[in-house]
Amino acid sequence: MRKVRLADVAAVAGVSMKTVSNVVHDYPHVTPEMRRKVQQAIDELGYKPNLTARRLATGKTGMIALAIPEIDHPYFSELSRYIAEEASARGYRVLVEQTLSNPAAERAVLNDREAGVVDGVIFHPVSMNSMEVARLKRDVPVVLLGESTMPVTADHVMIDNVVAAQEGVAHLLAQGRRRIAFLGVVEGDVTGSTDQRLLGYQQGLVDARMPLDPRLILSVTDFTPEESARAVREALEAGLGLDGLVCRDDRFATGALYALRTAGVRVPEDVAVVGWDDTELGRWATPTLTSIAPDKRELAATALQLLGERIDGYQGIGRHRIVSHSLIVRESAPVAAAVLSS
Amino acid sequence: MRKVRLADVAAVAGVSMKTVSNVVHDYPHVTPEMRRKVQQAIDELGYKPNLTARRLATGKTGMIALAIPEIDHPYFSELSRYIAEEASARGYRVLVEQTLSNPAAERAVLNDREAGVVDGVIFHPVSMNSMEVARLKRDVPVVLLGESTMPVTADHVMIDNVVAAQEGVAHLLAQGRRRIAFLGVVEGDVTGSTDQRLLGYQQGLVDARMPLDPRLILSVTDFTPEESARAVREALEAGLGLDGLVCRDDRFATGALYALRTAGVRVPEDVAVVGWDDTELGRWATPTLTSIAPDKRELAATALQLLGERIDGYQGIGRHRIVSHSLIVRESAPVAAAVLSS
DNA sequence: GACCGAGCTTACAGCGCTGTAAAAAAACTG
DNA sequence: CAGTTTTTTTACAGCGCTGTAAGCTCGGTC
Repeated sequence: MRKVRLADVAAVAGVSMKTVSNVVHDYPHVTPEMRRKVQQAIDELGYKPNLTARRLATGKTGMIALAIPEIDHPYFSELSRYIAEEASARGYRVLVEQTLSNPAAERAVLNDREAGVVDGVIFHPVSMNSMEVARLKRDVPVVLLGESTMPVTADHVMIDNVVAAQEGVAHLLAQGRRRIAFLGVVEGDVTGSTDQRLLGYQQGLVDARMPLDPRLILSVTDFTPEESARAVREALEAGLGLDGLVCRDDRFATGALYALRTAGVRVPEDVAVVGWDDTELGRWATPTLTSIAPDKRELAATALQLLGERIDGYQGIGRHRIVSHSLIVRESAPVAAAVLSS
Repeated sequence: MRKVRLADVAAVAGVSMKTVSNVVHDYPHVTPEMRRKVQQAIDELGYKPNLTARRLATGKTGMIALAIPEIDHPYFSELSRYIAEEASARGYRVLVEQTLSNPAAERAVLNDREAGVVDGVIFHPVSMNSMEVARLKRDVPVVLLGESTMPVTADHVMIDNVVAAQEGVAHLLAQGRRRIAFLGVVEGDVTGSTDQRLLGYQQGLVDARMPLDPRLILSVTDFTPEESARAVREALEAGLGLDGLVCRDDRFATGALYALRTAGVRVPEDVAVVGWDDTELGRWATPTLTSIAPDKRELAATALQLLGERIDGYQGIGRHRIVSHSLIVRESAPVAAAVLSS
């Protein structure tokens, strides 16, 4: 069966190509009879519009790229889901670009060697700060996710990390925790994301007039649970007397829970743990994980809204949107009453 | 800055469009001097080839679709990662199509209303059996994943579910488990995937001359951990005396671990649990989850290999590839020695 | 009955690139 | 050096669709 073209349908229906096109697009000013005739020809020939040709003619691709470090990181996979749903609702398809935190791959996202692939990009950079983004960004509309500081040429969506971290600390303090650690500062993380969370952690302690002990800031070399488990194990061995832990993300929290369990430390009795991102990993951890939950759906919707406006021609300065977050309280750091009753 | 076209570069370099195209594509028969001149014009103008136009001219899109039920299901997100990496290595980009197990969405994957979007599709159907796939499949090359029975018009990649389930059962039997349950049969699951695993479970018991107790086959109404937790809770209340559990996937196993823990049942001492898919969820569960692990990387590579051949014109009958799997032993169902020593 | 305007339909020139076939240039040959 | 072969470059017709502007119909007006 050879490819059926618009022209073929037009020939069979005995009308012009444009009329067929009008029927395909449900253009209002077409007489019912025409529409019927054309529709019949379409069905008969099994005509399917060629999207590539349409794109070339219109200049719109109907696709957006989602560039994230890892598809299978729980936070990103959950976020991807909402982005995909939101995009689909707005008539866009999603091209997933996995950067693996590789600077070259991230640069390629912005500095694309080719045009006409996508109408816009939603990008969560890791190895690139906002200056670099601004420098490299070319013609494609871009919305940034994550905690980089605000660039001028692109829009940006994030949660208020400082406040969120403060709330996490306050939650632990309210349970009477006094030796609260932060896990973890990641070597080579230049996005400022961890910085803001760390800042919020410190601010939370300062707000409560608690001392800051630099030994309670745990460092890790990468983003894996294995590495976070190592860091926690070492902290326990160092005898820091920690009784609370705020984690940079749920993966770290997961590794921490593992390290605590294998060391015979009870959670939450001995150490209460707060994660970040509210992923499935934490929802089913043992104990279930209290976690700072960005509103992922709102995040996705906002990102698509801003990107849509850019695609539709908005040219203004980079906008900055804060979406809401909440603290989901579960077993690993319950409210005070629950701890007392345990 | 207006769009720079091939013709613009040609004009500046003082050569034909085709020569510029040849330079862009590193076509060998171009004199160094020409190449230099053209390259300079390209750099000067900041020319970027328009992919859409190229696609229209060549008929190839360089994109494949990956149609899966849920992006954020751990198994699918991990699989997506490997597919994305493998695709990228072969010069393809991946368009993710989330069907949400919706029959209409799944049908749309095959029965695409539009042509020229992707060169091929990797599709993991859930609500559709192979007959329907065969009936709906049109022009696009398709490789199926998952456990549906073999269709004739599309290729198919899976693991040997029956054998894998038998191995899971054998592993539990080797530890002296005698009341082994299967979790769970999903209502409305028509893919045969669960059927094969259930069959393997039964075969494993029969092989060991163990009785089959239908009450040990636990049913669930959907694919969530919540639902599996409910099923396990009811099974415990029914006093079936179960001491082993083979789960249809890690998510079910996760829900099961939760239900067992909250019921005060020890894992693995009282009940040993085997999951399926070897996802991150299980790697960090408490206790860590023994799981049947499909070789996801091999799965991805095989699927892309077959799809690539189809795209390159292979027209033969549907091929059927079995990729390897293994049993990853962790705490939830350790080897016998480990149980004895506990 | 000539004229008008609203509503429909059509012709056709692109969109930016590549494949083909043919021309031009270069490299050999005897 | 004319004749031949090989290499390099060119012109141009598509790929299949849409936007534009122009053309056609037809009921309504005066």
